[in-house]
Amino acid sequence: MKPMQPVRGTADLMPRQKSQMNIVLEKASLIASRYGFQDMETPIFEFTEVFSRPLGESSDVVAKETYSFEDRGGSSLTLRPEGTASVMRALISNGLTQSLPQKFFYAGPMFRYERPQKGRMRQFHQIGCEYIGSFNPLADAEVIGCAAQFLSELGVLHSCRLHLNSLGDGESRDTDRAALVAFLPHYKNELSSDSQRRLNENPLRILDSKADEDREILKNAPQLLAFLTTQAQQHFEQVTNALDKAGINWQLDINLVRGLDYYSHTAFEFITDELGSQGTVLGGGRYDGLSAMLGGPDIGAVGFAAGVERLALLIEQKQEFTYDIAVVITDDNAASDGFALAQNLRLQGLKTDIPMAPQLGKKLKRASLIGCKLSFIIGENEIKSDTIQVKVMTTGEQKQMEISQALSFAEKFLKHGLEGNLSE
RNA sequence: GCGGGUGUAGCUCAGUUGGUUAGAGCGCCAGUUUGUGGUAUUGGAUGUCGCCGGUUCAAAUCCGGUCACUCGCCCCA
Repeated sequence: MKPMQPVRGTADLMPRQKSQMNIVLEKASLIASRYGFQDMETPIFEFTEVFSRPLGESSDVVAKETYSFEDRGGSSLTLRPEGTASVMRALISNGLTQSLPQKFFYAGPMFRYERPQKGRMRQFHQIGCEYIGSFNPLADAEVIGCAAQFLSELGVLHSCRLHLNSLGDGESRDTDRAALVAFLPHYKNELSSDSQRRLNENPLRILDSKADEDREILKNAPQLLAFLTTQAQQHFEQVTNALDKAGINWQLDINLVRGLDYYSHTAFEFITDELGSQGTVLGGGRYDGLSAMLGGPDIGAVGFAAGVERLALLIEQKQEFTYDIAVVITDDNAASDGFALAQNLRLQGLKTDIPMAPQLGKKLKRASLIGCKLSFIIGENEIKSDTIQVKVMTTGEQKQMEISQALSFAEKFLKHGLEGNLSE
């Protein structure tokens, strides 16, 4: 074993980064609750079939990105590469198909074996909302609305564009695929090598190829929207009408398709151009087929997932950890009194530290280093007179006070900042 | 899985066409200040130059390999 370094694609979430992510997490949970999405959590691994069936054996996620292993009992298990399949499995396992609809919010780590890049890790974190048990287009709109408000309140919506497309229902998909399969082989030799491979595996995904030669050919290719059934068209229209009426901006992206097999109808992504090629910051869509693929009843569902690390990279706000008060103990004889004082302050709800250093000067230095606004200095002299020295760190002002007096001063000072007056 | 870039002190980075004891800023430690921090000033410590091998009288510098990070492709959050 050589390096004391984390496994490739994993990262320690040190306080600075973790606090940044907490902003995202807390905001997501808050906004989701306004839409009725209730917090829940599933295990981070499942039987492999939970993912391999619904996501599609040929999908990149299953084909080459999963962490799968056999446990000691011989079961094939997989670390979850995404949240939706697990949530649906949990709904079925818990017998909730009888009490629909259900609206869930979840957050937690996901695992994909990929080449790491900025905003792309092998262990990363997602938050997501799933609205399960409705075929109504308003459910799509509600999910998108929730996503938009979430991004907006994080302050990142302005730098994102909402891309929208309809994949249609099963019937639309079949006719479209047939048309595409009939069209593309004429150009087989001109397609990029990736797309030639996809021709057999998943022709729909050729649509969002970025290779120039493919784009040229696709200009004349049959388009998804043209093959939507009447019902699928109506569904899409009702979604977009609802978004328009609510003032949520979107743009049609006819090449937006989803890599996972269970998607149908609405597909959407919020894309930013501030993160290089990892621009998709939140994505989702309708997945009416998923429940049946897992052996459940025919249930309509729609949801989204967002990458916590990617969002954390976008938000500017930083929270520095600061203390309110340092209890500075000048000599060992005052140790227990100082400790009791600090403990009391913490019971009052004040963030308090006891600087540990060999000399008084070092203790005060430590106090200002970690951002204490006040120092309460206590030593033998103070104990004799039942007082402490209160020092305002920004100005250096200092005054001897009784402890109760010091407490009420601290309360006032921390609330009103510099208006607190020492000479009062 | 495929391509490009980078790896020098805790951090950000200099380091000439290969040349002797490898540098700066910030940070850290200590003194000026034995019951008073922040500012100032003086001094100090710190490196297997990512790792392994090769070329050479001589390698941080050139070559090969390897590991890590990073940017792109693929795909996605």
